[in-house]
Amino acid sequence: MTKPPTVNASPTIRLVAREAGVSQATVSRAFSQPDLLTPATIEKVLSTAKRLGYVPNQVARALSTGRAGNIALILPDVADSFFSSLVRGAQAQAYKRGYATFIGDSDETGYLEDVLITKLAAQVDGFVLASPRIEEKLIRKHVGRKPIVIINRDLEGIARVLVDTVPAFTAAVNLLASLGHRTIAYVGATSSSWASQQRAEAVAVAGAAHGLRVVQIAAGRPNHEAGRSCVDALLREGVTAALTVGDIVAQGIMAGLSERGLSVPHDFSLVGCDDIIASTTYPPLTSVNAFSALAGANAVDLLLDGLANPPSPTDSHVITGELVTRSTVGPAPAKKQPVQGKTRGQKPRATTPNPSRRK
Amino acid sequence: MTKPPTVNASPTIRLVAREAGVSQATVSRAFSQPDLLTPATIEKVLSTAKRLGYVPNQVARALSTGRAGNIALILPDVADSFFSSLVRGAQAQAYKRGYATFIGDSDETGYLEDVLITKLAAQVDGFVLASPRIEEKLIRKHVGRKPIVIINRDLEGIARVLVDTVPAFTAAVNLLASLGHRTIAYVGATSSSWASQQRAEAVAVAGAAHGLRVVQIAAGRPNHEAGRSCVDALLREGVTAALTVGDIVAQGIMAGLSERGLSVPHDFSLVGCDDIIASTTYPPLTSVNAFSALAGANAVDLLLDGLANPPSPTDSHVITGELVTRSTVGPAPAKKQPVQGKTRGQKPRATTPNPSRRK
DNA sequence: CTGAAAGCGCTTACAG
DNA sequence: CTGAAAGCGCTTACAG
Repeated sequence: MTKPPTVNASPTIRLVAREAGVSQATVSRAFSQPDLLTPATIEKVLSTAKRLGYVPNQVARALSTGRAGNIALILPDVADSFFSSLVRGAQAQAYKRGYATFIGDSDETGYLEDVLITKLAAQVDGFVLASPRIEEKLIRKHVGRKPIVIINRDLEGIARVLVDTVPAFTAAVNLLASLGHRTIAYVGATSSSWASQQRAEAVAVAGAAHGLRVVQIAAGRPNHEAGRSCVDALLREGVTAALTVGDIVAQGIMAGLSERGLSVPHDFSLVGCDDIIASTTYPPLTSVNAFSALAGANAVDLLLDGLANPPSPTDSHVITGELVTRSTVGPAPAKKQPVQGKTRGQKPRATTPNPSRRK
Repeated sequence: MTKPPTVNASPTIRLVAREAGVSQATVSRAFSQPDLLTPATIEKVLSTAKRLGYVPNQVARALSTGRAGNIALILPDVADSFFSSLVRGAQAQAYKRGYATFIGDSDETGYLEDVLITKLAAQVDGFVLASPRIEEKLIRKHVGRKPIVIINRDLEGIARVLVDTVPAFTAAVNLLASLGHRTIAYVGATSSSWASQQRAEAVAVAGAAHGLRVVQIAAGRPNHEAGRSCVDALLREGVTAALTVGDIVAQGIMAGLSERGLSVPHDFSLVGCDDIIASTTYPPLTSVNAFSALAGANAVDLLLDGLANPPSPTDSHVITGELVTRSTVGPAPAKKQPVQGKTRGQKPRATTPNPSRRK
């Protein structure tokens, strides 16, 4: 009821109607359903609207139609390049299709995801949830209220885009085996990450097929420090090649290796994933391209297509990751690293479970 | 008038009122001005609201109060780590203060900034514009309509947070001079970047004070490839140390140097800026911390403080960047690089003006 | 402390 | 093709 605190109140539909000598309905139609109007009328309305600087109030429109014209994108960490690239792809696509995008960074916590979804629900027509950590039950509750497309989590009956990195990780393991590596590791993130689990599994299966020993390491929040601090464990286990959940972890491992006077790929081979920073590391990292920007754009398309033609889809859209060869994979080193006879699959204690990255 | 396309319509205030046996006004007050109500009434309303899963409809609230409860953050490129980190800081702070955040990636174009601002205006209480490229006149037009805080652009009379990197760049040049470097370069971005211009100026002034020759290179969009492709120009000019607008450019220079068999800091010294990826490069990059997350959070605070206590501020809030020493600065190389006698300040033609980074 | 009612700026069946 | 009017779900002066 009070005037909005806007410095300069925007003109409303009423003013335009009065100035143009038509009804509010006509002004409204000139913007939303011009085909119902005479060209002359449209012209008259639009020109006076332009003169007055009138722009339809999206909030009023949303309340009236139940269509917000907005979507929200919830993700674990915008500062992670996989997600920032995904944001870019998603936001650009949403913009192209006339939608504005809310962003919610959950700081890797399922709880915040739930809160953000709840708070934004009334303002959006749907959600894209990238790598959601939230429990399945809660996701399904929200799916019952608003259209949702998830990325990189495989929940039956919910629309999702999945980046399938299994073939590429399998190819990477095959390559490593052919180069003589006998003990390899997968350095993953928290178990709540579907993508990380999928990759862990791919490495385990492909490794077994070649009779390799596969060490699984959980690095927690996937960042540089996590990679760096698992190097001791890797060496202790006699690992000569590692595949990681993301490039930044691989880069951290390179740093740790270098600190110990070991070089890549001479002493150790490395395969990352995401392929965003991979071409910028030194040496350039062999990595699995996970097409994050495309995944973001596809998720938005799926969501908006479902909005336009209900019912919303409930199937999965798969993008296949691709192994990109650069300079961090080489033959197994000739002289063996000291192996200390640990059994496979043990979680070495040198692992940093959840190193903080924030200032 | 038609039912919203929501799968499961949310309960409204009316239903809660009926169930709780109170008026709509009372339900409304229980959420927005509980101090006007009896504890017993509040309790009664809130419990039945909770039971029904009622959440106040932010859109209706916005239309009624003129307060959206949203802000928008417009920036040139979310995939640039400086900005993704800034987004993180800004979004977290907005969330803490009860605001939701729209994100708009302008793809480095002033035109899109203008479009995004115009479209979002009715849905937000204010804007944070990070490193806006849009022309000053247009910014001022928008400032007349909505509260705006800008980051890293110095426009008199508009609230802004400025990361002052002059002292740190000056310190870096002093350091380089003391280590015997005689020809240094500043590798910057487009001239529409205030931050880049500020740094260019700082290097020019500090360099002159030491009698150094300073080569200015415009690398266009600041990415890895931009850095890599200016290495020839750098070497041709006899440069032995470069300071860059951002870490990623410095990292690109390292890559280009390495391809030519040159090593950092032995053959060439490098100072980056932003300090986000700096600690992860190889070797770790000496860089100027630009406190991007803090800048984002401060801008949000300035904006929301101004909303709470008008009039909005019109002054500047300065954050001082800090030089962080790592491993990419060393003494000038003993044997000189071949210098080809170009005069200072020329823009070498090997520079890539605007290399594309997108797929 | 609580309620009835007007109004925020649109959209859209319903008439004409 | 165009208009009058109800309604979207809230908030908030105004009464009591």
